[in-house]
Amino acid sequence: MKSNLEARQSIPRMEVGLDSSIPVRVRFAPSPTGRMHLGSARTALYDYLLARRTGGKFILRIEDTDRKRFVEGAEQELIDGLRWLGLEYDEGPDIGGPYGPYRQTERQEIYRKWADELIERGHAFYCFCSPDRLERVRQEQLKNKQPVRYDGTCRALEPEEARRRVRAGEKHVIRFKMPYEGETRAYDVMRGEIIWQNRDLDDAILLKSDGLPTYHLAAMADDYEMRITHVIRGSEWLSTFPLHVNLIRALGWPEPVWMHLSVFLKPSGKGKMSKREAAAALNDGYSIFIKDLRDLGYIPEGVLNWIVLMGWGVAEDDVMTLDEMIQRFDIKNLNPAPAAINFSKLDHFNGTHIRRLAVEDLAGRIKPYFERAGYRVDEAKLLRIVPLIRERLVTLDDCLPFAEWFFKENVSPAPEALVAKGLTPAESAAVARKMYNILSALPEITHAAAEPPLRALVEQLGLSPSQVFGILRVAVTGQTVSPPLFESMELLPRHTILQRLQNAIVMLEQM
RNA sequence: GCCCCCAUCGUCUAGCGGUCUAGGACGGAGCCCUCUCAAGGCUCAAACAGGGGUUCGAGUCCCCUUGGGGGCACCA
Repeated sequence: MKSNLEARQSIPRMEVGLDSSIPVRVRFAPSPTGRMHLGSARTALYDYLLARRTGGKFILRIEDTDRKRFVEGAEQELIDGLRWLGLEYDEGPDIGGPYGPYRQTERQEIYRKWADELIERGHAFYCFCSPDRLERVRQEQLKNKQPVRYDGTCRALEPEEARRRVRAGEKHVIRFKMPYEGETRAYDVMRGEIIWQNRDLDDAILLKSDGLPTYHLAAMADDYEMRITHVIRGSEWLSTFPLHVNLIRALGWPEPVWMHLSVFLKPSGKGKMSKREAAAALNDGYSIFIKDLRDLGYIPEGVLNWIVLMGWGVAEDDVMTLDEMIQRFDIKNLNPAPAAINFSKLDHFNGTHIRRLAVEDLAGRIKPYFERAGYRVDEAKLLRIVPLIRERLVTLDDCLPFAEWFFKENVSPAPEALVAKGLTPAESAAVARKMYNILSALPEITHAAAEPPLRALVEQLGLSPSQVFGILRVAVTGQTVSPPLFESMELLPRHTILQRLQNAIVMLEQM
């Protein structure tokens, strides 16, 4: 038996057609059984990048052959997620294309045809074993510490007899006839050649008793029919990889270029992402689901930059737009090792991309937050607020705590917050009164007009700027944390500022 | 249990036999700036899992061990 080493050396590194002058056809093929999460988004992103980089086509195909696990609305969430991320596909169930339909349940004749073809060629067989019997065999094998595999009962049937039973209406499935001897070699661009001993492989079911295909048949047949050139999928498919290449070779189809992406691990790096872990993330204000991320105030630019780097390394300059990713993407740089999810890095990229947004753009994105909070938003004012809060936002919904007070009729500061550090309430009130006198003497409270005299006051009182301005900040904004004070006050009517300061003085005097 | 994949700072990674006293980013620590919070600038701590080979030379190639992950469905 040959070792992996010899085998690897005996096969030259395959030419995989990654030259950007060769347009690829890639597909993102999710099943509508759950929510769109980080893993699926990254796969779709890499598909998209490869397609755009090579001038090829990015296709969305819905793998809905599992009727039992079908989830209503899942397909829409998938589509919404792709659109939100900006991963526009060229062919898909809702937009059509030359190789449609793009939903597997609408392509059943195709699978039936190929399953028959496989039987015809002797690469598949009818199987009449009941789930019950299969389960008993499984238990027996487990008990005897034997590999768990189909025991070949129906594979031994005479083809004529099997055909007769099928015609008689007996319930059956179609299984792939995996070679008993020899080995199967397949090539993954990221991982190199992988070798399996055929005796370790199973006779997988290709067509279920309900007449629908399993993934193995459906995906391979569709990839062939849709002229897919590169298959990017999760590493959970590595174990059925030999089945897939054997199936393709049995039918004489051209083999696509394969790459199996690693899975995401939970933030600690210890163990895979689980339901429990997903719930924990949500508890911390994060999520592994694309739609949640959107609802949480993350922007596509940030999310994309974050996930593109989980499994793809760049030496420097890791802040990128989608277009820049297309320019720089190269599957040669993909990393096969599992990656731990790091949410603080998501925050970083999100904040960074928010800061890079043009004022009008950011204004348009945060406007709905104020409207949903019940405020009437003046466009011109919002445009002036944005530069003040832009570098403070990690997520879009941070705009509320920073700028909500701009839209409020009145603010209601906590009395204790009005008291400057190191001063008594009475002393603070006195300082506030002095500020009132200065500001009320100004015809207009602008940054330029207000700051010099107030600084002079700070100087004259022998206090620190933060003590004095702190009182003013809380009085005017109602909060201890706010955008820059003087710039902010410019956006408020003079009488509003004076009124709020007056209210603060009263509150301080009553303490 | 069986098959397969993976392995550089806490995390994401650069590295494709000598240029590595191992580079970047997030996070952390400190300093600067400063009206709060941020942003920004500077500095610091932090890694080649272990053991064998191959080679003049190994983070880089091979093997083993260990550790992590995936799969073993009429699910995808």
